[in-house]
Amino acid sequence: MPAPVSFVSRPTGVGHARLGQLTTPHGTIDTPAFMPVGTQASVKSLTPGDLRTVGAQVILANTYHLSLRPGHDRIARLGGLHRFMSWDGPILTDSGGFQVFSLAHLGTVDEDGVTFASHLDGSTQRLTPERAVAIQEALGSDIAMAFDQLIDATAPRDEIAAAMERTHRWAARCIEARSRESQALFGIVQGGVAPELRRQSVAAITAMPFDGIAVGGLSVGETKQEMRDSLDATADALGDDPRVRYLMGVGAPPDFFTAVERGIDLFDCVLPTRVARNGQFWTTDGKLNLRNAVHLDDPGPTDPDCPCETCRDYSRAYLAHLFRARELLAYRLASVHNLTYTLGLMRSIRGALADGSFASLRDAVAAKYGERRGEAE
RNA sequence: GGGUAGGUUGAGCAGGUGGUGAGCUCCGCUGACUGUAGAUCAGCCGUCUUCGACUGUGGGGGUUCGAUUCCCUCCCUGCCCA
Repeated sequence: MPAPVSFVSRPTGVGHARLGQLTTPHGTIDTPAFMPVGTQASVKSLTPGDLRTVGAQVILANTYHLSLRPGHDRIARLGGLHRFMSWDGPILTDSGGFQVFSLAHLGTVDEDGVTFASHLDGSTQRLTPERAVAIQEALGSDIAMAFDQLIDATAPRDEIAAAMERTHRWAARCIEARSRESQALFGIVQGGVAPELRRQSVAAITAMPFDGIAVGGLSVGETKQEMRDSLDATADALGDDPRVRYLMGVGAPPDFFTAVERGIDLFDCVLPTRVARNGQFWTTDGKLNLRNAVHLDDPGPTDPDCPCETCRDYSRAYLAHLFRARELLAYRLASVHNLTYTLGLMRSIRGALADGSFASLRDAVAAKYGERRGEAE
């Protein structure tokens, strides 16, 4: 039986950064890569054709949301998630672990799993490692994620350690529960922002036969320095582990560089699409909010250097109008642009790793997307 | 011309029948957003020296210690009649 995914990579001489290719049953992904988030089997406002056009090679969908609506069994009956949403590229499904965190006030965690009230209708729902794996197998994603427990990084250390250890036990149960050889399963490292906990977690997760290693529990309110320290500890602990490395929930443009030079190969984040719907455009010159009055009479493109449909065909004035009028086209054009930018940035990062210009690209992006006061190095 | 109902901060309103009208919703301005309960949320939105102060209820006048309120007059708007 062939492995569900294969990952080949080579070092670049830039810190722990690697260049690689992740091959899945639905296609190959050049890494470092960014995965647009399509929680409910839709990257909001975009068609699969749009996703191809903006350069997406893989997308993310969500176990929790799709199990509640329309139901994973229904999706399975309809031929699986790829056919259901008409995306024939690779799909990674998140396990629902993040919802245990973001919807924590709706539920309670015990050793076996999580019980919570559906955010849709209040009905009681139960998620366990076994059920998270079963749902993801029904969805038929290329890559499934282990069911983990995130926790607030500011929580007491013993609580963070307890959540981490539970995550390890749940990881082992996910391995046991898997029944489909054609679907990859990634384990998730936790441990808050304590480097020694991160090292423990890496040791525990890498000891299991996962197809990839994810780093979870970051970009949830910790400082940039804490994220860097956590990633340093993670990279040290991972050593020469050959598996693909996925930093969950990141990021903003400067974050990609921080993580890539610490060995990360995969990213996902709602940020480019969410901020797009709120009027924020990412450009080679930094952030731009097209709701701002200053753009109302500007006939120029959002980013003259951007090849996307939005920048090619529509002015800042028009986009500013669309946002004020709350026209649906605003959300699509903004999402097309921000994903074009983000995926283009990943392509530039790969190019820079290949030709030795990574540091200058990193510094150029950092200069345009300055980190917040108090979080700079 | 007569009658009638009104005139409150950009718009639409609430309130107020002698003692504190800056309250709401839009619109507008700005910010936030990191494994999506998010086409969302937050702050501001009369002026100023902004933990407060001042001004403000169509204009003018009167009564009163005090008027958005009572009286007179004028202007404007809707409706009805002529």
